Amino acid sequence: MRVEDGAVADTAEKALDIAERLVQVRGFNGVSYADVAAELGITKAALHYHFASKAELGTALITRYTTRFEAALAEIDQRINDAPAKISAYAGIYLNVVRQQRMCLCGMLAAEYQTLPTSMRDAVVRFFDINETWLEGVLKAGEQAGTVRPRGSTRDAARVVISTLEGAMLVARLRDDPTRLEAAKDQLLAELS
Amino acid sequence: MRVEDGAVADTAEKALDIAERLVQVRGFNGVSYADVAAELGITKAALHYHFASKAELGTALITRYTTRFEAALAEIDQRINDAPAKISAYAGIYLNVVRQQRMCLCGMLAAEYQTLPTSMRDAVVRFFDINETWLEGVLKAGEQAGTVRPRGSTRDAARVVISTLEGAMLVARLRDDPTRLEAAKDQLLAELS
DNA sequence: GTCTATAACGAGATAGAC
DNA sequence: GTCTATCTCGTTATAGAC
Repeated sequence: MRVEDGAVADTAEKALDIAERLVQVRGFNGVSYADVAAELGITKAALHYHFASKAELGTALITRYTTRFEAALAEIDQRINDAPAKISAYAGIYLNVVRQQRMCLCGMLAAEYQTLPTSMRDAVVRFFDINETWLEGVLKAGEQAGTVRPRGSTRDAARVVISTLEGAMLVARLRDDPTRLEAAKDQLLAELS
Repeated sequence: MRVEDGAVADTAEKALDIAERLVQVRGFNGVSYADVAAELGITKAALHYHFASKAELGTALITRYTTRFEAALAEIDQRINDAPAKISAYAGIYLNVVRQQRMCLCGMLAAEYQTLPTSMRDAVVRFFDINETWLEGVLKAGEQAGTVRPRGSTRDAARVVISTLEGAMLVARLRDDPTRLEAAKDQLLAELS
């Protein structure tokens, strides 16, 4: 973790970058080893060297995605104090994803959940747990500070925030219309105040 | 359309029933001709007689689903006058789907949108158009009657209703927890009043 | 309308050379 | 770490008999 790792992304990391984007666009069942290998410029066999099975590749995809998401949440925490502004920044993450014409990786995998290997299922659930817990904390703190007034329990409110944003991405992508996510965000914020 | 069609579902109709359920659970890319044929007790070749291509099967799936949805909306319209009660009944449709541990057919296909043939894409968009238009009409009428007070435009509010319910299904299915959809419904109703 | 048989292809995965 | 070659299986789809 010093200076010397000068953005020389190794093959495995590059493969994850490509696979991540492809899965966010087409879904896990819509992406093959051949797709990733071709774009990376290596053979399927070489890709199997880095990820022995598709389940392994998929699990690595989710854990990396979750780690990055956690980092983004930590960054929000240390940069912003106001609960509504935190929620707004949180929605901004989703907005950036949909602007790239992608779906949330774990939202996509949630749709395909019943076809996923167990290791991937667990990792997907964990992603949503982390989001839910973080949002609930933000809402609780905001409630105490008086900057936010959730209608029901903070837990339910946190869940509805996630649901609304994930659903908005799903529908926004159909017509490549990010404004639908913005409308969802505005309504969430209005309703929490 | 008389009395004589005594629920003798023909093979094509039975195939659609099976395929519909399988796609709602596994996704379109997670279902094969073999899956449907096996459950129906015929061969893949016989299924191809009824639906020449998978795209044809998929399109038939969506149009039938949409027709049934329209009928459900019409039934709500003739049974209920109150706008909030209509929205509640609308959410009830989604609740029934998630109780069967299924995803909305078109919500599922929205996730897989980029891998679908054009005919299916158009049919999926049409489904959401119909829902959006109906909801917007309900909200407008409710606004005039004073039974509903949407924050922004009725169009945006209608879109957020759909997004929230679709997203809640997506997440609720992960843990087979329909209460998440109930929380979403309650919050939507609270926020519109 | 359903069958057997098969074509044609793509999938995930492995063996072994370099 | 990447390659060629191959395996095995599942996929959509078609031909032609019954």
